[in-house]
Amino acid sequence: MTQIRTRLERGRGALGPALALVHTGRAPTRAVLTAELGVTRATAGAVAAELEALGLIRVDTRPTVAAGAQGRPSHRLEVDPDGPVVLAAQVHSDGFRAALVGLGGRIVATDPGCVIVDPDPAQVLGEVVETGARLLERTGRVCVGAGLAVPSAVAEPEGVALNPMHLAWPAGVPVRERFTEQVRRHGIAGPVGPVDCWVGNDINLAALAEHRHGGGRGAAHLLVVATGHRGVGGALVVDGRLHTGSSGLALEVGHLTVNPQGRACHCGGRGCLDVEVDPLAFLREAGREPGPELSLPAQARELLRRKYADPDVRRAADLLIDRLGLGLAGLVNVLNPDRILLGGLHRDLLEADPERLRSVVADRSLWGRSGSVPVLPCTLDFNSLVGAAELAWQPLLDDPLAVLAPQGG
Amino acid sequence: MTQIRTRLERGRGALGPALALVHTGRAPTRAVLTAELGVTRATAGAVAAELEALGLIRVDTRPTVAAGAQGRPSHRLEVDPDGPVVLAAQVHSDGFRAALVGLGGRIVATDPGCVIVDPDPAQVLGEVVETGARLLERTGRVCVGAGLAVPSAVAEPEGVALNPMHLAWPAGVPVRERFTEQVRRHGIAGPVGPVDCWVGNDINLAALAEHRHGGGRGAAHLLVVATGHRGVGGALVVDGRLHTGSSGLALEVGHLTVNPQGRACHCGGRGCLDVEVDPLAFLREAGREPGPELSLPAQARELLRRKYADPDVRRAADLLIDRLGLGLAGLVNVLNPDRILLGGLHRDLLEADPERLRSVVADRSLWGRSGSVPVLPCTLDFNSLVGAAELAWQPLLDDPLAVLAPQGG
DNA sequence: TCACTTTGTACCGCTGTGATACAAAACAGG
DNA sequence: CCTGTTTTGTATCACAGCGGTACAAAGTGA
Repeated sequence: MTQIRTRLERGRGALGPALALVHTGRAPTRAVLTAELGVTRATAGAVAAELEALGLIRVDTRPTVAAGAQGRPSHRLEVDPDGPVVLAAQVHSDGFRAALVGLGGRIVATDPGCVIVDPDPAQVLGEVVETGARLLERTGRVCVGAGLAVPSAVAEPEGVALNPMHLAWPAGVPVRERFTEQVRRHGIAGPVGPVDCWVGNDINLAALAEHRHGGGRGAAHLLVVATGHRGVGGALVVDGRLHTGSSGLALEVGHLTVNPQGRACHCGGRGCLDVEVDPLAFLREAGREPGPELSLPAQARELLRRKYADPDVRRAADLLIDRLGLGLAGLVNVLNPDRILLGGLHRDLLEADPERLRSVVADRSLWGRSGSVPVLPCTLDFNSLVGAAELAWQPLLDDPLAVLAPQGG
Repeated sequence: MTQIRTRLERGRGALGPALALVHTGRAPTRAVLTAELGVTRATAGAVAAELEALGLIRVDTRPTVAAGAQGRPSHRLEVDPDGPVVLAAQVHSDGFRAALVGLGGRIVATDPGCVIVDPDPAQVLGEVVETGARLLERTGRVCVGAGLAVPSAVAEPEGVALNPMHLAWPAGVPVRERFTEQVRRHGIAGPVGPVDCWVGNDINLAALAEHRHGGGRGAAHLLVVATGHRGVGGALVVDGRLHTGSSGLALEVGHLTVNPQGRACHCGGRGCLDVEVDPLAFLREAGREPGPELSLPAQARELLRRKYADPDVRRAADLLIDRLGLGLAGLVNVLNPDRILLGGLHRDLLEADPERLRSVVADRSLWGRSGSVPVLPCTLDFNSLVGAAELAWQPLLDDPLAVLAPQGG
């Protein structure tokens, strides 16, 4: 029963954390990896060798170009560009986008899909997965997971979409189940069998992506607030993990009161963030009629960027900034994040007048003076897509061997 | 260099988790411990033996009184009643209470202190710690830590009280530092030197205590909301850990808007939870003048319990319940807890009309229909005190050997 | 060229845990 | 009362993973 040992005998337990560090760019060298893992150089070296043997990372042994530091130069650790990928996709009211995403959040191949409004999720997801399958075929890459971002609250752990109204889907659709069916049907499989399929809310996933690869890097408590096409969503990443609440429904921030004299909201309240700080509200406050030529977010962005000198537009922007600031301050008091990222129209509002928004947040949050929270724009393109990929990567980041070689040899 | 091994050679890594399970009553027997830890019986047995050798738990080998189950009966695991204690204390505007608390959250000895209003924290904490020192002397117990609950937001990790106005302390007092000074001065030390001292917000600590030993047991996302003497506080326990935000300032829930036409609040808003659902607001709405004979919370409780038949009192209670429900619903939408516990006046309001409060929360939270959140009263006496003890226990629960025998032999 | 600094690797040994086999303590049924 | 069954507790072995140490490698600076 003596077992031939082809792998290194060391550094298996730290494999996942090490891969996560390289994946998020926090371990550029083995020396840094050693420090971050809190292990000895011997262990870190073995871990890196094992990850290289698994085809996940590369060790670039060429001397670095004179870093100026003393001592023996480190070899560079980097994600293997020819390593495995995951299938990631995002669906929204204007269509979908499918992509293959590599470690490090790099989009390897992508294809947008056309507008689809079909109340049958299986139909829509069939097209999405077919597009992904074509990308896999074209590139010949190994796929180890699949992730999907949807514009709806998603109940955990079943993966049920609770309010996918922007997709014209019925409430309560078991999206994860449907997605898995389509992935199976198209024969997408990994090195050791069928791949796991995951579904998440698009803003949650955008937050996850920003935390790992974008403007949220290093934040211990990252709050992300963004508008989609209609309404407002939020997400919180705590210590690197999405805070989705006990059943995936946390951070439904759209019904914070930000304007007591405001419009009635379908939730039964009045002046909710959802109806007071979204693209439609902006157009309305600026005295513009929404036109049919562009999507609402695009119209709002155009107006904000090109007509900011117009007093009506400026006044509407100020109004929305004040309301947004009030909502953010309420969230700061409850969640105490150390960074806030804004997306969609909220990002545009921030960039229109950063100081106004920051001062409102500081004034209305209780501890504004004792170290105000940085409010910054999102930085990643397709962050929901990259976040969907992160969901799919998670099993690999938790235990690479379980995904790539479950039998242990 | 062969080392004489006095301790068992197995089960040291799982020592902390095992102790935490016995401490919180989740491991009544070794068989359950085995399952909870996810280890083999051999390991669990070794861990239990080691904890017994350390004087932390006891294994009661007497046969249990016919549990009715098949198979060999389990030995009972229980906290050692003669084990170490921690010094726990709570200060509030009417005085303080010091106690020795054993594992399992059992109060071994306690002494209330008289009313103190002194703007010098060192003076107050001196009395508190002196009371604790007397308890230690009287009982002769071994002390392994000290914890303090204060009615103020506490900035982490420094342990600075940001708004201890109910104690008439200046904002920004380094309470943890002062507390540590007094503990050192009174010569309180553990088996391996000076003990660590910890400070936390009283409602946060109440939540921690309820989660481990009270009505919050088993909740994955526990939200606690309570009134103290004035104002409203909240706390969240996620996966057994306090969610204090990035700097200890999370869950400042007192400034959620619950009554747009309400009173102005010092925060700049209007109709905040803080001024709309506290004891003073209740007396006011019921048309009563606060008297000097009792504390405000006591007056409110008396009124609610004895005069609930009075239409004015009933109307005031309904009004406050509706406002509280609105605030809770907002928190449910942001945090998605799986249980809510109420303390202080909020608990009394809940008990006055549970159905009214629960239906308001369900109606105004977005996912009320898809499984409404249970809203329950706090169950522990002195829960802030027990929570302060939990702070002090934490190092032991994380790594018993580091606290009791740091040199390893 | 010779220190000096930092990084990478080979080797030894130990710790904590799983696996396994067996003993112990109850019940069920004859 | 004896025997088989079920569950719990214990002894023993083997080994994976990691720390510690020593040493080699690759640069900088005088």
